[in-house]
Amino acid sequence: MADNKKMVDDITSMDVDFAKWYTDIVKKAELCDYSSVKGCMIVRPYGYAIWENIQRILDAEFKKTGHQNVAMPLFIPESLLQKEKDHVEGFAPEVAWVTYGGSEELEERLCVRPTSETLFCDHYKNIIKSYRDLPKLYNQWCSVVRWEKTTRPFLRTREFLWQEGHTMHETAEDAIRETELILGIYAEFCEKHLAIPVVRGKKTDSEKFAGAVSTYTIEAMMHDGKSLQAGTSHYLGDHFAKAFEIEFQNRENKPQTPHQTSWGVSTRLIGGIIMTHGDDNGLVLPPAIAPIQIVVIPVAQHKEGVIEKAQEVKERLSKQFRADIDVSDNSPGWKFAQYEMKGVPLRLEIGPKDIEKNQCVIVRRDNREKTFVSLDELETKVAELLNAVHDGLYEKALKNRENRTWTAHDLDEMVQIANEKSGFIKAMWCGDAECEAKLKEIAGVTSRCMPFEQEHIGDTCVCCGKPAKSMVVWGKAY
RNA sequence: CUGGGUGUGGCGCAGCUGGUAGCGUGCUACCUUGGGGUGGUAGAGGCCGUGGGUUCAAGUCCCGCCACUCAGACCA
Repeated sequence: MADNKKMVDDITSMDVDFAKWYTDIVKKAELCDYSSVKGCMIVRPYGYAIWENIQRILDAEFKKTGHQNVAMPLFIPESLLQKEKDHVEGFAPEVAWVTYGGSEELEERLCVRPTSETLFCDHYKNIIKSYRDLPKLYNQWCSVVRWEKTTRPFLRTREFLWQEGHTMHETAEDAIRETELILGIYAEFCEKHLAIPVVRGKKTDSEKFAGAVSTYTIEAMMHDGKSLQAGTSHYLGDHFAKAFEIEFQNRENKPQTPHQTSWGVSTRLIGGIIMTHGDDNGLVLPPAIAPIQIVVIPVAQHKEGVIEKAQEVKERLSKQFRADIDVSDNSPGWKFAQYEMKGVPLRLEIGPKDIEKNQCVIVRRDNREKTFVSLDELETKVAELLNAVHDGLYEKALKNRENRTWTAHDLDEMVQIANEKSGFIKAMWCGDAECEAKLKEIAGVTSRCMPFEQEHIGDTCVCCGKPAKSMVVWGKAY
């Protein structure tokens, strides 16, 4: 029963053209629309509902670990942005500037926040006086602007929704612990709620955040083998604090500079969901964040009592799940295709024959498996099947990653794999940025991260042959 | 930013060598519809991305601009 025959032919097949497939999906599933400003997208109700589910789950995790939400300004005065040298250099090429207020030219131009470290620091300077004021665990849900050159819906947009956490701590150890705590929250979220397996690790110096001491990352592999940085957590040390002259009196009554972190995930996660789970029939949503978890489709709905029974089933389900029903005039087949396009994890079919037998048919989105379910055990079965869909998606994604993970021992092997395959390439590295640059140039790959779970592949750097310091996962990234 | 492609009803496209627009789909109404995009009838809807040029005449030829899109270089 679980054939993968393509039922809808107005989506470009993913094997034919993955990029086209992606844009077809986001538009056909009504996740977003293009706006009249390049790179700024309109997030439509269905897409926004996914984001709201992501927000709801993550926000609860943040609150549980002591974080508080705040709202910072949209604008950053140029002088403020320039306080931390590496930070400005990193972001200057992609900030948007406001130079006029009405018809008057501003004395100091304002940048539209690309990220808010500087704003938080400017504020922390005023409110952190004593070790008793620490830690400060702030987060905000907002949008930021980065003037990207090439844009793609959800993956790289000029304005995007995200959450940015900014925290201050007494010691480096505390701050590093925070950085790791958050990375753990992100990773668990991806795996337990989005069904996306991730590699946890640290960025190399050349890939880390502008102004950070170290950047921790979770890297996910998309269906086509490309890598997606799904979330980052930065340990900022005391660079910003020093630049902004933030000091507190410590327990010994001496002045001390606090240590800082920042971390974020964005609507890019939605892009990740699409490219990890989607197929040629459309979107496939992990149950935890699907706006509709189960859709009820009456069959032969003009027959007496069918719609009423279907409504009743939907009402029952709504008490426990995000359920919907489609009683429109479209044929059942049309509806099947429609909700597959939208990635709804489960579909419930109910017709006169079923009603007679006190049952219904439930079909999984991920493998089209049909199950006859007695209405007496509806809720239990639906819960089970939702879990099964989640597990199925995770397994499939993990398998894809395993099938596309390679190992390279020397430069020739590296170049060959990079040219012939797609995916992650594990290889040893000496720690030198020159080798990274060289690999980028001749193999077209960048270092994705140095995984926390290291493997010993060899003793020497894949590029220069000098003694290796760590294993790096390399790949092509979105 | 570099190179390629494309701009024509909401969406997808046709319109060959110039003579002021056509198809599919979607939409509206009515009927039809039992398990994978049901079929029918009627109807509404576009001055052809934008600015200029050639011409008696431009969607069609020429130049500029803009936007979108794909592939690279840069980034969540």
